[in-house]
Amino acid sequence: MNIGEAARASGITAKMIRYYESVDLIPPAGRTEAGYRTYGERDVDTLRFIRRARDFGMPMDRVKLLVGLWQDKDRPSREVKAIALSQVAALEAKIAELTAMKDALAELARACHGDNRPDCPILSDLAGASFTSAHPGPDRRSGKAGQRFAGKRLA
Amino acid sequence: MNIGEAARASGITAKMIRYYESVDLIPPAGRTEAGYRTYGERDVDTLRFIRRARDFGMPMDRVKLLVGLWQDKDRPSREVKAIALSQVAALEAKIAELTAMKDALAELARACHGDNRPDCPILSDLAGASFTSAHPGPDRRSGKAGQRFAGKRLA
DNA sequence: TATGGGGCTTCCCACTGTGGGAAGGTCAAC
DNA sequence: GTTGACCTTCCCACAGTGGGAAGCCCCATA
Repeated sequence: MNIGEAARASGITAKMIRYYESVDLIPPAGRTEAGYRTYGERDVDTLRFIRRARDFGMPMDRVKLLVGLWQDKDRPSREVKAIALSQVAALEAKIAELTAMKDALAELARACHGDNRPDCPILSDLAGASFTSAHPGPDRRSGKAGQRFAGKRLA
Repeated sequence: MNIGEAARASGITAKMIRYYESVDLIPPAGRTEAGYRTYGERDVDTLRFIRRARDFGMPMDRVKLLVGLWQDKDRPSREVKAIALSQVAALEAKIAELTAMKDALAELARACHGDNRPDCPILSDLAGASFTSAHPGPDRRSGKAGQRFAGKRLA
């Protein structure tokens, strides 16, 4: 299988497969005489595994860990579960953060009559003029703490 | 006020203030003879406004819109509310996506006994061997649809 | 056998925001 | 006049992903 077929079979673009190789998430693929990368069923399985893990919002380093455990037939399920649970915790933290934002903003929007008049509590709040609703925000003062998470834009 | 004072007063780093200026989110600051940027109260207000808007997870382009409306004394509150509501929708979409991930992963973790034995449904599921739980994932096939959102990593 | 089209290779650039740092100018206090 | 804190610009990095160019390769068809 060349990279295009592996891409179609795994659901990961060829571009990304090369990238994953470059960051050592997957081992270097075999090459034909002409330098084309070659893949087997096992490689495609690994790629699919990676795609699923990424679908759970896992960042690369967590995925890497998990791939390692997956390939180790003797790993204790304890370790796998720990990774999964820390990802669940990261997701919960992110959800809580977004929910706080959403609630605060929805409340402001609710208070805005939304007609042709110019006055609007949304702008007043953002300007800090009347700091009513206590929206905390993502606390940009706190340092490197917290769980990793591969946040995807809603582009 | 020079940029350092403005940074402390607004809660935005000097680095970011320069960046905001470079991407035309804020107009070029005045300069002293020596080339130092100078800021007044109004500028700091604008920076604070931007910080709050970013705290609501708004991407730069949405913030830019909002800053424009904020500075226009005659804007209809309808427009402001529309922006706020579309941000609420973006947040809700993101929350729904993360919640689906979290639930699916939590369910897998629940099913994993998490001891010293190697077998683990989390890995089986990720490998696609037994595709039981219908976790959809962020649907990477769908194109450019959806709302923008300034997703922040949990780094 | 020649030619064309599609696939492969590597390499660079873009994006979002943010931070780090180097090299050099400035300002104020001592 | 020196020191240290501040400012300036410029480049680099990060995570992932996409876009694209330049050049080689493989296969089918004329």
